[in-house]
Formats: sequence, structure tokens, C-alpha cells
Amino acid sequence: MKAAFEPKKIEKKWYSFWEKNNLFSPAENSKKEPYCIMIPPPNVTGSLHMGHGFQNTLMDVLARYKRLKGFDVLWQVGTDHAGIATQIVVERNLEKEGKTKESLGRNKFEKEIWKWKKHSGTTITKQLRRLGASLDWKSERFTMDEDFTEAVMEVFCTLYDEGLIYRGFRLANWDVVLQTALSDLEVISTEEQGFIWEISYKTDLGNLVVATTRPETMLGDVAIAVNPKDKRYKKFIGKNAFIPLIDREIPIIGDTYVDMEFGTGCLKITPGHDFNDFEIGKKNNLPIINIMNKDGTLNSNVPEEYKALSMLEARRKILQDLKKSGNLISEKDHIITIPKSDRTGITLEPFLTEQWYLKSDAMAAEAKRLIKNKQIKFIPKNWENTYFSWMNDIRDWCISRQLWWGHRIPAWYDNDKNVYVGKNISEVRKKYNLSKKINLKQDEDVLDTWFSSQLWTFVTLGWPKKTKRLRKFHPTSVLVTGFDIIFFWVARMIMITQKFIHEVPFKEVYVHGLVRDSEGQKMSKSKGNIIDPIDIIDGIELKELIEKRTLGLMNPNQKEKIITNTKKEFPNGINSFGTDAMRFTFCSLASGSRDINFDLKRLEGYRNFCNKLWNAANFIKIQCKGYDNENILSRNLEDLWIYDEFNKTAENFSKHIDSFRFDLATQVTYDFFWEKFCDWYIEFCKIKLNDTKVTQSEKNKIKASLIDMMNKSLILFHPILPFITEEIWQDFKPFHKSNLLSISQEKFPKVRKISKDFSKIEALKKSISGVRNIRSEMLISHKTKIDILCESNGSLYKLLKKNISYLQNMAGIDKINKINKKIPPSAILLIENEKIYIPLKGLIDVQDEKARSKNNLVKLEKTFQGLKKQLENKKFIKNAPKSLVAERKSQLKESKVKMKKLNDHLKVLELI
RNA sequence: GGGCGAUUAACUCAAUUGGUAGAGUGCCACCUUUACACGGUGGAAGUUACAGGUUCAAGUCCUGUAUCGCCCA
Repeated sequence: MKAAFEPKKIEKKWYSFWEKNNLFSPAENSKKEPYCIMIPPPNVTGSLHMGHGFQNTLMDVLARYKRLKGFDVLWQVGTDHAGIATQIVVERNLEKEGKTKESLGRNKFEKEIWKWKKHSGTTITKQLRRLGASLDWKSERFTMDEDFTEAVMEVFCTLYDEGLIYRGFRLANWDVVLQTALSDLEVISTEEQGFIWEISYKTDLGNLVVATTRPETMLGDVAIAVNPKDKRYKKFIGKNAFIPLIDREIPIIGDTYVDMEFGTGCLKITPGHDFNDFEIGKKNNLPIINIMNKDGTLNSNVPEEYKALSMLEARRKILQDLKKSGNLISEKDHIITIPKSDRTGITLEPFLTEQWYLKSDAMAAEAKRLIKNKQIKFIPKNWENTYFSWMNDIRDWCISRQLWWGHRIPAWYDNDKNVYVGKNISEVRKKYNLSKKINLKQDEDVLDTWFSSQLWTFVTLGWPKKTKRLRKFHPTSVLVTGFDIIFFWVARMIMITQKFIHEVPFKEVYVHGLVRDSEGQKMSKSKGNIIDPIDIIDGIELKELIEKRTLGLMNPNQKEKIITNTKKEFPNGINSFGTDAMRFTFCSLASGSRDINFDLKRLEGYRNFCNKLWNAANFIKIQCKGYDNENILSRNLEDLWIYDEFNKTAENFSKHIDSFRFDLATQVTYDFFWEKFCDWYIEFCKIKLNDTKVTQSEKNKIKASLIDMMNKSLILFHPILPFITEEIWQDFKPFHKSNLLSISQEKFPKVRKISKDFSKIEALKKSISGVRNIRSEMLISHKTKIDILCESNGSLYKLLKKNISYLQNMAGIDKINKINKKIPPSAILLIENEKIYIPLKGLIDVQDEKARSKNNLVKLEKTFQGLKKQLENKKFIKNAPKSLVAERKSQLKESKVKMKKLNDHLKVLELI
């Protein structure tokens, strides 16, 4: 073993060892209780980021912990085809080669994507292995696997046959760059400074002034609406108006939807290009005029001079023309909400198309009930509100996408455009009794990615086949996911799973926070603040990091800024910290808050913890060299104490993991191992093992205890720190003599009751710390050994005398003497109800000791007064819990005694 | 406009059913003592955003204000 822990040397070897020995697959016929987590399948758009690192660490901690606790664990792995996102990535790659998907054609393009999928999928699965993720690789799935596709078809056809999936001709959110419809969830509303224009329309009764934020849609106007209660305009209802510039005649209608206060109170109605107008148009039987092509340019429904202009160009020209014609009355600043595409960032257009929809209200009602009945629990609970607010206002889901990557919609059309839905063309012919003479053409479109991923929990287990796995592991135990996909994925899984297999997909949903950069910014490619977890594990040079962050930017203008920021944040690149340290850090940040600002400084601290663990093991190894473990444990004060501490730690660890408080779990781990085991226990043991007066058999017992405690600690920490614990555990095989293959197969350490009294340990520790404190404050060199005095009849004297070697080694004490009649001038230390005297004689300046004691007296006085005041309060005595009152009383008594002793002490000092 | 969350030490975060604020990093002093300088010992550091209220007791509960963030319309 080397002095400093070098994670690079051990990590890779153990992962392949685990995998080779198939340690992470559930046992086929095990009678153990099942525990199952489904990985939220990462998109095959490239590689995993910190958020994935975080999420998968938490899942792995759960999986490994549950294995130790004796569960049959399945952690299902797989990836998602991620329709739009992946298609964009591949298209951009093709662009670099001067190719487009159109130039390749659909078949070749699909082949290109499959090539990419293989590349990205491999990257991702490699990354997962580096994270130490104990996934069941044997059952890895992809959302476009053949059998997954079959399941998707099955679900689609069933829903169609039940009338829940239907085709609708209506406005959809249209991305003119991708030229596809998007669902409501993919729309990002942004507020921008815009304008509101007033335009006058000629009517038979004079001019009407209409207010609009989108004058270009005027060319698709079909009516003007006013509120029938509006006295100003009542007389216009039923008359006609003329659209400026094109002079088309349109009716003026009354509709209470119109807000009399907003703008001029006159609304132009453009059902082809506005969601609200579409509804008004439907209600009033108005025609719909579509003025846009799929690519966002104006079509032949507009006059020649506007044709082929983009919406924005059209707006400019129309405003110019309106100004010329005198129809533009005013232009005012106005904050407008603009729908932007989540994918391309461009302004979305409401566009009239025929799309496939999934009717959602009935399923949503069912899904709400499951949460209300507590069949599914959200953790933290307040995410239920988010879930309900969406479910309460659910709209039908637009599931078709005009893309080439995804599950092709299983619908066929004959020459008369009749639609037939079935799993495949032969089934369609059979189902609808269509002869081969009838020409059938499959729908060009594909399904929204989430349509397939909503089936994830049960299709990965084999559905629609009734497999053993499905029976055993469904409903799954817990879903670990980010709050950003509660609607996209969590809610939809709940709905569809209930619908198809009448079960909840999971019993608990642990919603974790989003990993952000150190400034709280969301990590994204365009911001260039992404950190690859592998770069934390292995480290990365600044130059390479910059290259990585600036490669393939959508907007090259961002490059300079990214370079500057990266240089500022990581002037020396990133050090190698190893997987375990990163995992520990992730866990320490998983507190239930929604933002996680990843700070390298925390990471450093936990890297140091790994080093501490490594070196403690190293120490034990050195001490126990050649020792054949006799397994008889030492039962001294400090041994009983450390076992008790360990018990508490293991208990708390379980409690915290069971309640998803990974941060508290790391806290108790860190605290136990560093502050209890290393700082005290090992130090105690070290002294005895070096003590020639201690017998060999006693030393052997100490060694056995050290080994036992270390081994138990390793197992306890294994879920969080899988690599380092495996390495040490394997290295310790000659000591613990386990015949298991790997630490991951161990059992969670059993708590051993400690019945003997070991409470004296506190007085011992306090004595050591107290002397150290005085030495430090009085600037007594560590080389100077000192003598101390104790009252001869006190129990403290006996305790210290018995453990004198500890005081000698840990507090630089030479002798412990009984007090003679006369106490020499001393500094004093109050240990519970007794005193330790440190004679001054040339060591300590009287004035210094006076100052120190006075200072302590002031502190004591303060607590004393506080306690006194509280205990004098009758209401406190009456209302506070009795245990608290008793505690305060004893605290008061204690501080009283201490104050008296200090005062006496000061009096003595005064006489010198 | 509606909803949710945040504001605690210089920084990143904790604080169980209300019971007198803790870590990691950083800082100060001393120490290269044979597990570990990625270390040891000791220490300093907080009017818990602000203003009220409830309570014997408030970081924690209630009301309001400010700032920031997210979601939905």
C-alpha cells in the first residue's frame, strides 16, 4: 500500500471484476425480497453530465445498500432514443460533412443515426461503469429495441382501438426549423419587450381600431370581435369590416371573450395563427385561413408582394405599408409572451396541421387518485403539488412528430386517405379485411419520445409477455429522478402503467435537485459550463477542458465567453479526484434542496476523507502484519466505546438512506470514521500496540478489534465508496478471512449490544483534550512533558492513572500525582465534578492563567445566567418537557460548581 | 397574474416532532511525532435577509416586506 490513495490505480480493475463475476444481476430463483430501480434512461445524444453522475450515484448507493441488507436487487439499465434531440445532433454532424438528411434520404439517414446511437450508447455505458454503477448489464435495453418497438405498437393500437388516440386537425406548436409539431411541454414561454400596434379597419359605420401584437397575421383575419357589452362597439356587431391593404371583407362579431379593457377593446380574429382565436373561430363558425408554409414563410393565401416572406419580414413590410396607407394609428411598448422551442430556441408558430393526440383526462383522474391514496409517495412531498397542478389542467397530448428518428406511427392510408391502425401492415389488412389490391401507405410521422419512455418500467421487464421478472419486480421500488421531468415522464408513466397493467410503476419517487455550476447556473452546452463527471474522476488539463466545452457549439459567438469563464473557474484545469470522492460529494449534497451548486472545494474535503480511510487501513495493515486473526476482541473502555459509536453510526446510516437523506448518511460516516475511529480509537490502539508493558495476547485482541471495526466500517461505507472499500476489503482478506468474492456480497453489519458501562471514556477524552487545550493556549512546547495533580480519593485519579500511557502520549504528560496537603500554584481543568491541576512552576505565567480563567469564568457566567433566567420562569417549568427541565437544572448545577471552583482558583492565583 | 422554493460563518451546504446553530473548504497559531501535510493539535468566525406576531422557548410556526430562482398561465 502506498502512502497516498491513488484512485486511478484501483477503480477500473474492480468494475471489470464485478461485471465479470456477474455480481449485479438479480438471482433468478432467489427467495429474497425484490428491490428494483429503473434507471431513467439517458438520451443517446452524446455523453453523461454531472446531473447523471449525481442521479446514478444515488441510485447506486440505494442498490448496493439494499444488496447488503439482503434484498434481491435489480437495477435496470438502458438508454432512450430521444427523438428530436438525437436527430438534431446527427443532423448537425452531417452538416459538417456538407450533407443534409434530405440529401441522404430517410433510410440512409436512419442508418446514420443508428451508427451514432452505437457510438453514444457505448460512451454512456462506459461512463456508467466508471461511476461504479452496479447495473444489471445483462438486461440492458434501448427504447428502439425490436421488442420495445413491438410493445409501443401494442400500446398505440390498443389506445387507438379504445378511442383514446385520435387524429385531430387543429393548431399545434410548430417549430419552423425542425418543421415538426411539438407538445405543450416543449414550449418555453419567454417574456420580451415588444409592441402593441393599433390598426384601423374600415367599416360601414366608420373606422374600427384594433389592437394587436402580431400585425402580420392580419392577412389571415376572418373577423373582428368586440364584447357585446361594450357600448362603444355594440352597433358594429353584424356589420362588416375591411382588412387594410388587402381590402378583404370580414364580419364583426360579438364575443364575451373580448376584454373591454385591453387595447382598444377590438380584437382581430385569426384562427389559423392564434390559439385563442382558433377557439373563438370554432365557437362562431368562422373559416380558418392558413397563411404560412411549413418553413415559416407566407404561402399563396396572401397577396403576391408578401408571398415567401418570413413572418418577421412580413411584419416589417406590413407595418410600412400600413403607415403609408394611414391605417397604422399607433405603436406602443408592450411586454409580450413569446413561445419558444425548447429544442431550437426559435419562436414557435401556432400552425394548422393534422396530428395524433392522446386523450388524457380519464387517465389523469386515475393517476391523481394513486397519489391521493398514497400508492405512490413523492419525496420530498411538496412535489405532489406540482404533479397535481399539471394533472388538474391536463390537455390532450400531441404525440406525433414530423421526424425521421423514432417509432413510426402504425397507421396506414389508402388512396382515399382512409386511415387503418394496426401493429404492422399485414395485421392491418387482416384487421380491416383489406385486399392486397388496395394500396396502403404508412404514416410518415413518428411518435414523441416520451410515448415510448412512459412504458419503461414494465416493458423493460418483458411486457407484453407475462415474464417472471415482471411479476417479481413490478411495481418497482423507487424512481430516482429530477423535478424537470415530472410532467414529461413521471406523470405519464403513472398514467400509462396504471392503464395497461393496473399497477403503479413505482412505490416511491425520490425527486432530487438539479446540479448547477458553482454560480448556480444550469449546466448546458450553450453556456459552456458543463462538467463531465469523468473529468472529475480522472482530472483534465485546462486546454483540453476548453476544447471540450467549445466543440460543436450551436452559436460560435459564445466561444470567447466560454473560454474566459472556464479559465477563470479552473485556472489549473481539474485535479483527479477519483470516483469514490465524487460519489461521496454527490451524496453529501443530496439534502432535498432543489438546487445543487457543485463546489470543487467540497470535493477536495471528501477526497481527503478517502485518503484518510486508505491510510487508516494502511496503519492497521502495518500493525497486523503476520498476525493470524484470533478473533478475540479487546473489551477495554475505548473498545466498548468505539463499538457503541459504530452501532449508532450504522443505525443512523440506515435511517438516513431509508429516508433518502444521503447527505446525513455521509455526515455520520465522515464523523464516525475521522473523528471517532481515527482521532481517538486508532490513537489509543497505537499507544498500546507500541507499549512494551502490554502483553502479546492483549495486543492480539486489540488487533482483532481494529480489524473487525475496520471491516465493519468498510461494509458500511461500501454503498457510497464502492471502489476503495473493495480494494481494502480484498487486501484485508488474510485478516477478515471472508470466503466471499467481493465486499458487495457482504451483509450489512449487525449491531452488537454493548451492556458494560463505558461512560468513563468521556472523562478520559475530556482530560486529554483539556490538557491539550491548556498547553496550546499557554504555548507550552509539545516537547515539554508536564506533571499533573489530581485529588487522591477521586475516581478521576484512578481513571487517569489506569490510562496513564494515553495521557503521556496524547497530552504530553509525564506523571500523574496525588495532591499533597498543599496545592502548588496551578492552572486548573474542570472535568465533570473534579479538577486536574497543572502546576505552573516555570511553565505557565500566572497572569496568563488568570486571564484564561477569567475568560472561562465570563463564559460560564453567561451560560449560568441564561439557565437561571429560564429556570426562574414558572411557565417554563410548567410547560417544558420534564426531561428538558431536568437537563437544564443539572446544567445549572454543573455551571454553579464550575464557577465556584474557578473563583476559588482565581483567589489562589491572586495570592501569588 | 397563480403556484413553489430559497435567503444561516468568507465560500458551498446541514440543523429530527419548536428546546439555545453544525460540517467541508478557507482563515489564525503551533507542529514535518515512524498510517496519513490529501496530516496532527488548538483556535477565531454567525443580530440565522428584514419587520412584526404566536409561544415558557422561534433558524424552525404565522403575517408582511425585500432580493433571487423555478414552474404554470
